[in-house]
Amino acid sequence: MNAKTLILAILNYQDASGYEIRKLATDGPYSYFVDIGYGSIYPMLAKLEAEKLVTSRAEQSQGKPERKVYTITETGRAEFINAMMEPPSKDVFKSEFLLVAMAADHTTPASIKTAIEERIKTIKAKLAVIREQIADCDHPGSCWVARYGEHVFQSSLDYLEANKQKLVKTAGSALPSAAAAE
Amino acid sequence: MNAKTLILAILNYQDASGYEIRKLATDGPYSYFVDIGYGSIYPMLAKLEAEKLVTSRAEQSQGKPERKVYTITETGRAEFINAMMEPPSKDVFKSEFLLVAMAADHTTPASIKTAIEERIKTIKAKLAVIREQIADCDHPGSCWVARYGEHVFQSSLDYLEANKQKLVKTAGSALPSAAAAE
DNA sequence: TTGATATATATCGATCCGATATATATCTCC
DNA sequence: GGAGATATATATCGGATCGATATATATCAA
Repeated sequence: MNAKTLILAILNYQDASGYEIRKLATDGPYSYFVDIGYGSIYPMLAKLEAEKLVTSRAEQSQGKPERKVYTITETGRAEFINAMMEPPSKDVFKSEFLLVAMAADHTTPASIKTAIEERIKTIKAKLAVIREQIADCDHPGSCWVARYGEHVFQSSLDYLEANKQKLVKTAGSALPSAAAAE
Repeated sequence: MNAKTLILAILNYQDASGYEIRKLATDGPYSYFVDIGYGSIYPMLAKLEAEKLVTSRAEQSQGKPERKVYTITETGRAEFINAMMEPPSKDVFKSEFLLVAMAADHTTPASIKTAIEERIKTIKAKLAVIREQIADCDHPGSCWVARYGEHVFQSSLDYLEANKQKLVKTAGSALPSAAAAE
């Protein structure tokens, strides 16, 4: 996921400050298939402004620090549409949880149990957010994606709840202490 | 996903060269929740050897270039077990496909159709690999994880096949050409 | 013998992430 | 009133990481 494309995509639908972009990409409608930090956002916004794909204006609001609000230009919009036509790059999925699960024999049952429970909690929280998005969803693409997310996260949750015990039981068998106990 | 932890995890179960580690993490049993390139592997192996968490030996095989095979040390094994006890860092999922899907109104139906079909193809290929792994699976953690993968990818595939047409139909509505046609 | 493919090690530059610094304003609790 | 927590907001640094590329050997097929 390319920072440039993501920022252009967000700005294509609404004006936003760097802070807002971060929030949209971390908690908002983009949050479950995108991730981006300030360390990518602010430098990229500066670069995009230099390339005239976006413009910025300062905006004072009472009670809050001054915001720098970015707007996409026509050139930026064309660039965004161009990027959407390209075949998307392959998905990235990285899960340290699954590595830990795979190596359950090298952990303690308690540690695995906690890891699974934490994961269940995280997925439930994500599902709640997604369902809110589905409830007040107008834009067809966003609805389609949100429903996709709901479907997959629900299925993930189902597996975890159904197979939690199975993994906990096998945990710890390869630990030095387990070998010593034999 | 931290390169160090991943490499130690792989070497914990088998000796391997940098090239093999890359293959295991890209095509093998780790492939659907991990990703790592040579640019991370070789420098990290050198660092791990300097820290005495792994050792290496040169190995000639007929018909192939010389391999540098790495073995985990006792210190390395302890470090790995330590890492497994830590609560795993949060999953990373990034999908340019879902961004494109969300912005379907800014693409052509043909382009969206291709993107979905490509994705279906990719998922089917991944499912085939996972099912092979499940078929000859002995290690309990690997089986659990593989079945998890199968479950989630299957559910992902189901959604795509059931909702493909719906998205294709809405595509292109926000394009300049669509506006001009009104 | 040319080219394609697979094996294998290695590095460079660009990008990206996590942590941190700085600053202002609001809200709550004591 | 003040202390502390929380939210808003911009910004940057260093380290981690990725993608692309270079180099080299060997096999196989056209």
